[in-house]
Amino acid sequence: MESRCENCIIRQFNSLRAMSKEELKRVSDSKTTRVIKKGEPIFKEGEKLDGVFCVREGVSKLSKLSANGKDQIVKLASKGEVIGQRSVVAEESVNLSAVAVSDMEVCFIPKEGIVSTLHTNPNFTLEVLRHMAHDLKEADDVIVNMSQKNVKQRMAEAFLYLKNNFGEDEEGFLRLVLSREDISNVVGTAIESCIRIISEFKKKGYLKTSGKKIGIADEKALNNLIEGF
Amino acid sequence: MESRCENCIIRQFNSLRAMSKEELKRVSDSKTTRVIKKGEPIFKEGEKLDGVFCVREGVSKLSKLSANGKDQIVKLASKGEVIGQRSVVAEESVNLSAVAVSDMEVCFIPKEGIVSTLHTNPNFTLEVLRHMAHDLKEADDVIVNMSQKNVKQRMAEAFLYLKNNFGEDEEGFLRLVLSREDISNVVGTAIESCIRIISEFKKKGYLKTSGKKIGIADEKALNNLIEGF
DNA sequence: ACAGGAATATGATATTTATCAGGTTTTACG
DNA sequence: CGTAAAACCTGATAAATATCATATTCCTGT
Repeated sequence: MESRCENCIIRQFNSLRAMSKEELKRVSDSKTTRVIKKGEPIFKEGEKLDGVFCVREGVSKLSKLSANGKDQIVKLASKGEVIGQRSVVAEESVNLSAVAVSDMEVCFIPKEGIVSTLHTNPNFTLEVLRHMAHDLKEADDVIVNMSQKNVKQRMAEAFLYLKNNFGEDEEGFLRLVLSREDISNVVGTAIESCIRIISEFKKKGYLKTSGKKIGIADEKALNNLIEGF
Repeated sequence: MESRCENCIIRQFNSLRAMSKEELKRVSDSKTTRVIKKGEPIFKEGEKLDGVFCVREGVSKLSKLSANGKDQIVKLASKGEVIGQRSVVAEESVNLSAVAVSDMEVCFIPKEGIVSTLHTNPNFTLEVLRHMAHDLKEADDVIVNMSQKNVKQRMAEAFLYLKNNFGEDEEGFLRLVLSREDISNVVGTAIESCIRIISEFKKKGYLKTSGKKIGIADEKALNNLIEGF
């Protein structure tokens, strides 16, 4: 592994930036880099993790399987995010599965370096805490959306979320391409309903599509829909 | 305020137990105790908090108002829990409103004592972090339940949750008495649907009622329902 | 290039859930 | 104690959503 954490820009986006030089060196010496192909799992619900994964490239879905066989996507993690943190911090098995939704490159950081720094460097611990506080707020928002918005509104939100977090290509299509099934698992609805609503939005001129690619054609209309107009 | 944090048993249940004697003394000197009557607010969504609230007695609902005027209850906090922590840690305004659902006694702890300890005592910070990690896991579970279980299943879960977290009285009724409206706001459904399902569960012998009080009569049946049988 | 499978799409229908409209019971309080 | 308001309940209906069935299109591996 030639690349060192000390030189990794990704680090600026996550809690690792609060580590001291020495701590970072230790982490860098122990880390390993892995390439994960689209569709491959990083870890599965219920496993014990020996460390965390820092996303260098690509996007992972974090989801939870339910009794009826569907899985709900709780979060999409991309460049700069650290996944598996909650599990390592709480010393519990992971509550979510992580699967790559695009080709990925991640660094695996064994938990020892993380845990010892948590015990000794309050700046680092506080930084991790702040990130978790942010995640918790987002989770609260998702709960409220799930229970108070209808499927169309949640679909509209999902597309705006994808635009704001993963961007668009030159032609105005969402950069992150998800299958209809993944979209329905984000929104929490049946695949057929998801597809139907995409068709409807297309007819109304809110969206455009090209194969699997989806683009936002009328952001204002989507926003109005979310607000209930 | 005669009572001191150092002697408060409540402390054992939350992150304050990781504070040193001196830190705890500072907190105790700056804290104030407040009595909050059922129905009264502790804080409202969007406010800036100058500290956290440690629950000594009673239960508070943490909820978020949505565009359509309903509010979704995200969490019920009781004895020993610290509320407002997320906001203080992230240095953001609170994302939830807190209202007492029973008469309460809470200690208000100004944030200065908390924040300075967060910066200097990694054990305390880690303890807070662990609590937040736990809350985040619970929030993830709620998201999955919301999106994958139907209203009846969520109702059944809510009653079991109330039993497990707040207990039953001598006659087997749930100790925490919530209005039908509060129950519907926990479950994320219309009041009428909530009431209808309570009636149905009563007819089927899953629940018993006495005025506003609700008791679980057939826990196994409720569990089966949740599992989808 | 093409066969086969997966993903996408759409219609018909069933089920779930919300909404509206009216009741009854309980509670708060002058 | 009595009255008004709030909370609770029930029925009828409408709306939202899931499910089932069946095309169609797209992609993958040989």
